[in-house]
Amino acid sequence: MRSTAAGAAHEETAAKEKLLNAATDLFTRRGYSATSVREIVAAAGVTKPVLYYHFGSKEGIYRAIMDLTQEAFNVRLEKVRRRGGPAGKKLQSLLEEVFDLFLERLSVVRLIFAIYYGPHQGAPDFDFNQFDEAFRKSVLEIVREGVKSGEFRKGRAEDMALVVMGTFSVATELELSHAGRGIGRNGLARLLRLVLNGIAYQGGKVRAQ
Amino acid sequence: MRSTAAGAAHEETAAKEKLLNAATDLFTRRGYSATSVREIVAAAGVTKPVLYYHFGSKEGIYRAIMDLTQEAFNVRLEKVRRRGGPAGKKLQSLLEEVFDLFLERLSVVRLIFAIYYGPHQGAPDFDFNQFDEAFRKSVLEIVREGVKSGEFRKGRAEDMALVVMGTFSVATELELSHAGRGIGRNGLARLLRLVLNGIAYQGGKVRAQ
DNA sequence: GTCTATATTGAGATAGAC
DNA sequence: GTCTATCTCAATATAGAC
Repeated sequence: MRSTAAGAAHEETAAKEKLLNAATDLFTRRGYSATSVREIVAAAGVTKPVLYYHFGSKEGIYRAIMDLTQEAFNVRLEKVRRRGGPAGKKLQSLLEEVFDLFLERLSVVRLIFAIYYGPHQGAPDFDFNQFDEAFRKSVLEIVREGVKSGEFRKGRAEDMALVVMGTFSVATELELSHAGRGIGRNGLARLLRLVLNGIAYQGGKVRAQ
Repeated sequence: MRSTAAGAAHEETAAKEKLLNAATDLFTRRGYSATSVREIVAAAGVTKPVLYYHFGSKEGIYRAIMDLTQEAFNVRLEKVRRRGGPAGKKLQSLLEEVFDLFLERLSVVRLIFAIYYGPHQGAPDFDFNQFDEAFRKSVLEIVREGVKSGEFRKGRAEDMALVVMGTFSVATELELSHAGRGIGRNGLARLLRLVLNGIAYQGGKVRAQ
């Protein structure tokens, strides 16, 4: 399964992919500055010029990792935006799309976290908040639709969006730290339903959904 | 300038604290292994033997940072556990207690995240999952009380606990990345209420809380 | 040119005076 | 409790033999 962007499934792509994977892994495990171009090409099983041909520099491959991920991320968000249906379902689709991407690119996510939270290590600047902002915006948009249509309660849509994001956050965190032993797609869907319906006893019936 | 003898207890504490703060800051910004004892003592305005007197080693001061934080964390959890009242209120207290601690020790939290998500950098082993586990356990305990008493819906208490933790997570994340421009204690309380009552329109009145 | 022996440096850690 | 001065040790850098 050739998942990563770049399209064509040629040999050229194979080297590119191997380089991207090797670099992602090494940057994460040893840090950006501590990783040498030599190590990357060795791990990828290619020679230095191959890296420089495709990415121009160490910084170039780093940017490629981030740009490709961001692009894939935006594609998923856009995909859901075009979808119709009730807001609850759209939220579920959104979370699932992003969650799937998250799982597909767990190693990149680790790298992002390492750079974002870790010491700066001379890594090129990259605005990681874009991910969060784009996600937030998408969630908020759907929440607003839901409020407007009466599907959701009246209230601060911003707060609702945050709660949904928190739900996503806890599901991803479990995957990150307990590697594969998280609650998965289905667990995430369950949590979302819980958030929509509320934890507290509402006095009457428990909504089916 | 150097007041010898009559070493008042407050002087002692001052040096210790300054060392802890300096080390926390440097470990976070530059990484554990990249930070030298020299830098720490210089930043704290003391000399090397002071560090070795209080903490025994570089690893010692690192452990002290973590141990003190963990202890403070457990104290807060215990404090809430002894409290009575409805589960919803207890959850709120719990989140607020932990959130306050989080804000008080933002710099330590940054360090924990940096070590947890970043490259290992030779930092001493420390089981950061203890924080999460203890927190999870406390939340779960309260959720179970709530379900038992009929205050909360019947259902997977584990899921409910996760949703509550996600709510906490998103509030803290905002403080971490937008430094001081987060939603604060009150925002967190709002989010919790939302989670308890649900986002979706329930058919009847909106619960007052 | 390469190899081995010897500085040099900078790290964590300590001794003993005050 | 804190200081000055010093130690041990490893990684690196360099010199000079071969």
